Amino acid sequence: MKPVFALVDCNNFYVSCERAFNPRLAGRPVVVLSNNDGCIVARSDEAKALGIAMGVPAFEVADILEKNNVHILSSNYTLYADMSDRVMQTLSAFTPEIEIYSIDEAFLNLAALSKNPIECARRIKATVKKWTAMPVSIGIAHTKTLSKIANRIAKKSPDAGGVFDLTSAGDIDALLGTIAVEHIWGVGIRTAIKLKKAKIKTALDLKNADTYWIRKKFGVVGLRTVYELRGDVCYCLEENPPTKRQVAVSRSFGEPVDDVGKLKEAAAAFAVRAGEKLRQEKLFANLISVFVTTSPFIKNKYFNSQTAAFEVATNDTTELICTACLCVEKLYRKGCLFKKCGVILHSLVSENQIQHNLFDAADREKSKRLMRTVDLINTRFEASLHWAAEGLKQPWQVKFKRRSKRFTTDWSDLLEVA
DNA sequence: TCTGGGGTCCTAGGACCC
DNA sequence: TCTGGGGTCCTAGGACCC
Repeated sequence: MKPVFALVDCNNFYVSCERAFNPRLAGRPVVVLSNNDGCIVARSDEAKALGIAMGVPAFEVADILEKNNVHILSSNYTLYADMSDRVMQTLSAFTPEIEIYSIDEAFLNLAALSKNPIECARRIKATVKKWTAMPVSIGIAHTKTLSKIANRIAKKSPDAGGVFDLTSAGDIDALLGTIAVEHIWGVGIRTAIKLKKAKIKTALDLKNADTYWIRKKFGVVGLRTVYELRGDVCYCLEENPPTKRQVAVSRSFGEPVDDVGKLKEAAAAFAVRAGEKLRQEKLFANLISVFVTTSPFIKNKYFNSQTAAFEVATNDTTELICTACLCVEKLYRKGCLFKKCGVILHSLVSENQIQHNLFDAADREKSKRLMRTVDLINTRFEASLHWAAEGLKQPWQVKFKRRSKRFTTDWSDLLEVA
């Protein structure tokens, strides 16, 4: 049976999360900002209509925001993650054939669920709205790439009502002719420029392109996109997420850092968080990379990274901190104003894949018990245990000046209705 | 003045082996 | 003096995604 992919995509996800708990935001232009209130990462339809682009620095559009009385919010990831869980759980109630693709998107296979996918999708859309207050759009097609396009049509076309089915659409080619190449899933800015130079401007052009030429110029990835546009499945539904290949924690600083001690504290704090993620996934790292960078927008920018190997793969926070700090010592450069730092753990393995060392001096059992206890306390009492290496005063901490409350994950932030 | 974060996959090229 | 060919593994960098 041919798969029938339904791509469910939350509309303006971060903004919709905020609106779910603040009805006064309905109908108003709203934007959500990235860390340190730097860039615009989500916009309501009203904000999009003002010409505010995705990803632009907030200061560049400051006057538009001001003039139009746009409601500006810092991002509130705790709230968004919890809302995402609720949406995904609702979708899972319809079918086990679901792939959670990102915080605000999921692919479903409707083939076995219903003979009438569009009616089914409308039911899903209504249920998600009712149970979670989240507006979604749904695109249906026989490949993932086409379902992305169907979703785009569902969002843009006023008479679609938020649901569009390409499998029952009459003239698919006519529709593909209206989609610019840069709006195809898998075609980024660089590929789009190259394609346009070759007079390939729409999804229809790409569908009919010469596969030999595509393979040569854009590799197998480009080729897959062409086949998917033709309706041949290259990307299946991935119901079980593959194990992570890397874990990264990086932040731009709220204030620039010029002191090696402070830089180490930041790296230590990121190593702590990376260790938590690693243990959540029950993984161990063979390698750690640390990078530091000044602002990329200044004249004498400086970027550097260091990679170190562990003797035995580890997820022990103490060990991660020590190695991260050694890396920072090698990376630090006097006189630089550092703006960002990050810790990346890679070459990850599960416990039974660890290559042990005959002369290993570490007490791995003790470390395991300690980490388990720390994690337990921090889950139970919300991050109450810290490592001294993280420092007490953290001037580099990310700043969120306009953050909404943790409505769904903190008792003291519970919404009150008067 | 102010510019996010966390991932994946693919490819080319070097090191190394027989 | 003249110095092959085929394979694997690893890594860095590019491109893309949300």
